[in-house]
Amino acid sequence: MEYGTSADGRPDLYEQLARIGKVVVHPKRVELLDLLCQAERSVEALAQAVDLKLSTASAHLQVMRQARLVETRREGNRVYYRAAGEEVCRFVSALGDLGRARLAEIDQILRAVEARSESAERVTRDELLERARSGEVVVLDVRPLEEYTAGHIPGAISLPLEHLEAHLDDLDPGLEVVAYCRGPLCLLAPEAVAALRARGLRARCLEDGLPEWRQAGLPVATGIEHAGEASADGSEKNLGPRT
Amino acid sequence: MEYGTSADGRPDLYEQLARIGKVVVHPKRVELLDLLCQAERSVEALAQAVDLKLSTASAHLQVMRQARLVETRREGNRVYYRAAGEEVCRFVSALGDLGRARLAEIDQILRAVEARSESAERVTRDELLERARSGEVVVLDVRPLEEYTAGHIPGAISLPLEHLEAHLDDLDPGLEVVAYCRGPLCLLAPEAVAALRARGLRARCLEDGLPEWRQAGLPVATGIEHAGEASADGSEKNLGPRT
DNA sequence: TCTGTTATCCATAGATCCATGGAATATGGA
DNA sequence: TCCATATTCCATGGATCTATGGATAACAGA
Repeated sequence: MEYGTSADGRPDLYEQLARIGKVVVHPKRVELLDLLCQAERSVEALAQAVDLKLSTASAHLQVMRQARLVETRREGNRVYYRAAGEEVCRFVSALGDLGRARLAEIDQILRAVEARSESAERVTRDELLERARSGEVVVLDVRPLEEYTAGHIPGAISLPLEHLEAHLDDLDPGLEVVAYCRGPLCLLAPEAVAALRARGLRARCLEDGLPEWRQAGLPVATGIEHAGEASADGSEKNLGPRT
Repeated sequence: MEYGTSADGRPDLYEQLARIGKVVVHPKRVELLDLLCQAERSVEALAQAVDLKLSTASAHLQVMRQARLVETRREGNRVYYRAAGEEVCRFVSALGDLGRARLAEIDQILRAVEARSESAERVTRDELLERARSGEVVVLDVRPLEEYTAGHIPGAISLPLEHLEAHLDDLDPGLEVVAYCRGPLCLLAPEAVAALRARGLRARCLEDGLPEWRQAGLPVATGIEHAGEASADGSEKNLGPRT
């Protein structure tokens, strides 16, 4: 059946909204959109990140582009995709909120990881701003470096979860760690906190991720500021708060 | 291909979110969800409202139920569906916002109707509260009566768009009319304002609809308070502000 | 218990979606 | 110009979705 246009040939409102729905009906497309709300990426990087064949990922991206939820930028012979505006990120957040509120399955997944961090209270944004100012805490961005580069909490240190183990000794045991990631549905920060606490460090998660921080109108820094990863050559060991 | 579970048999987060996406991939389901954010309805009423065969509508409602976005209540031998909580309405709002922001086609549709009301500025919620208090305006709920009954702005008069023509003379020409409907994507209030202005009355739309009013935490009245429709027997002609 | 009403379930045929490999296109560098 | 890289386009087979009419189930009232 064809719903594209109403009797008078005018496109139907709900038909248009369903174009957006089409994007989020496929789990891989939801995952791609979530990634793109963090940082722009090339097609190849995206395909690898969500474990899809290149041509398949490209096809999904075309669907997203037709719904105008993503835009592209060409650099040399590669194409970078990005979320088409802040509204897209807000929509993804709303989808996540709805999922958490209504789908017990999602709550289960989150609870399982949360349990390993010994159900530590999360840190609110206000509390973080307060305590970071007075230098009591280290703020850790545990997302992949490219997402940190695209935007992070000012003063935060990049230490992707996959490199956390290797840099445990660089952290000052005297300071509490506050880790954050992509948002309420992202498992990176809870995993990091669980690992840190297992080593006896004081660590907690931020209440949610960078998108919410940005949406709250708080300042966001770009580029590389403090990369824990970079200390591989021993040149940067000071993972304390910025001075 | 099967994405339902990850390697360890755990259900995947994005697979779960896609269950919600599945609801809004079909235009009729979006329309049904939008209706259910206004008021609960029986299956038959829903099928009629969105112009679907009963069995088809029922099938769509099952999909929505499986995603747990709607809940049911049985009364006699009919089943009433309703949106499963405020989060659902917020999600529908977010979908609409995204559509308006990104899809030019939607903007076109809205602009076409808006143009007929001579692009009158919309009334903000704050302004309405201010002016309704001092009795300067009549607030008109132009949605179907059942939606008014399920929840409306306190003091508003129910005058469904389809009955507007028949009750034009009941309106006090000395007062400005503020009409509202389901929200930014609903055409009822703009249509009503266009009709009123064509008769020389002063009329404007509220900036958005009842769901946003409710989400803003403002008071909502239920039941029948002032029904313009009821004046068919001439018993209620006073469509002025409540005393 | 019987009947009429309302809603769900079911089988089916037609449409649409998806993953995939390989061809076609665009760009940069030799 | 020729080649290598990154991406898009395309044809295809298999899976999933949709609308529909009729059967079944739940319920109210006589």
